[in-house]
Amino acid sequence: MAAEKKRNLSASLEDYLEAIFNLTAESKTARSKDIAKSLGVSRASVTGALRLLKEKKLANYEPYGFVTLAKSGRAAAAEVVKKHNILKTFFVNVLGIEIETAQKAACRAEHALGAKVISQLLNFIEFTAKENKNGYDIVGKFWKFCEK
Amino acid sequence: MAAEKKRNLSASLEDYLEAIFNLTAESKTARSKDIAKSLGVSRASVTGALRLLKEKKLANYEPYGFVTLAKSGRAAAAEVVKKHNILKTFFVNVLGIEIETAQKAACRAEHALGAKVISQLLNFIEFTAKENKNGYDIVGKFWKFCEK
DNA sequence: TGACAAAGTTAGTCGCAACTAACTATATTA
DNA sequence: TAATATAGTTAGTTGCGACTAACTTTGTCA
Repeated sequence: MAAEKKRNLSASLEDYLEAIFNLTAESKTARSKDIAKSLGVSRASVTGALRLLKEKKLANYEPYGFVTLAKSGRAAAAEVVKKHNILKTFFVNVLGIEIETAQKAACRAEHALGAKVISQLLNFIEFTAKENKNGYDIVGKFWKFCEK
Repeated sequence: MAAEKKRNLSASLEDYLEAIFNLTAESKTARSKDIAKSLGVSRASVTGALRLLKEKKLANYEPYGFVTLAKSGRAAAAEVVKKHNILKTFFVNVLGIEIETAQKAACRAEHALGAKVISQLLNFIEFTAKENKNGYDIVGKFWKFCEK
């Protein structure tokens, strides 16, 4: 294999990457204070995490300076965000879980589930859509089934 | 509400409860050494965990003595085992994940997912079985869909 | 029954990820 | 431009959950 890409990122650091990714997408600059707020964590904790992310070459960061994601950090963050979205979509659109509950569950599970499970979940979502187009509404039937 | 039942057990302690539960079911006695082996952890770590479980009244334990689960510990363990089994079944029987991969994923996700998501997964498993009985093989169609 | 192996515990260490309190740098504005 | 508010950092602490090394208890068998 040319480049070994197995990162061993803690759930916590994945959360920081995800937060930076989302804040950057929203407002172009991820300020430390906003990261703290979005994760419900102290400013000091953010500083510590940023130093770690810099060490691991995942984020570009200088004290009192900008925070941006490095290339590998962006890739890792995108991976987490993708997992999050697939999980949330599956929970809401297939299982019929309430949005807030699904959001929280996705946040926790995104660190626990590997690529294979996630890709099968995505396949399943697409499968139900296709079946629906073909006139077989799996999700609708399932929800009806649950009412009993 | 008569009795508040929200336990805040760490993922780690849930793992210990689960291991004790399973070992007890298999061999009637859960020895410290076996707990260590089944979790891939040192004997010293097990001792520490057992002291915590005792403190929380989840396990009956005296140094150099037997380990059994207390009533509340047994309930908590059964909960975790149930989550584990539902997840594994869903991964294998619906998503078509390999058993070993599913096993590991279930181990990690069981601590992350709440009761609502788990119960909907169980419903979904039952739903596919019922549909299959009615002549509509959702899982078979899904697996075929994945081959493309 | 006494020696030895196996099981279990204790003590001490480490890394992670959070916290608070106090300090420093930056930005705003009067 | 100097005062002040805001943002960010540093230092030090805590709790958890793992580890190793060394010790104690228990059980076995010659």
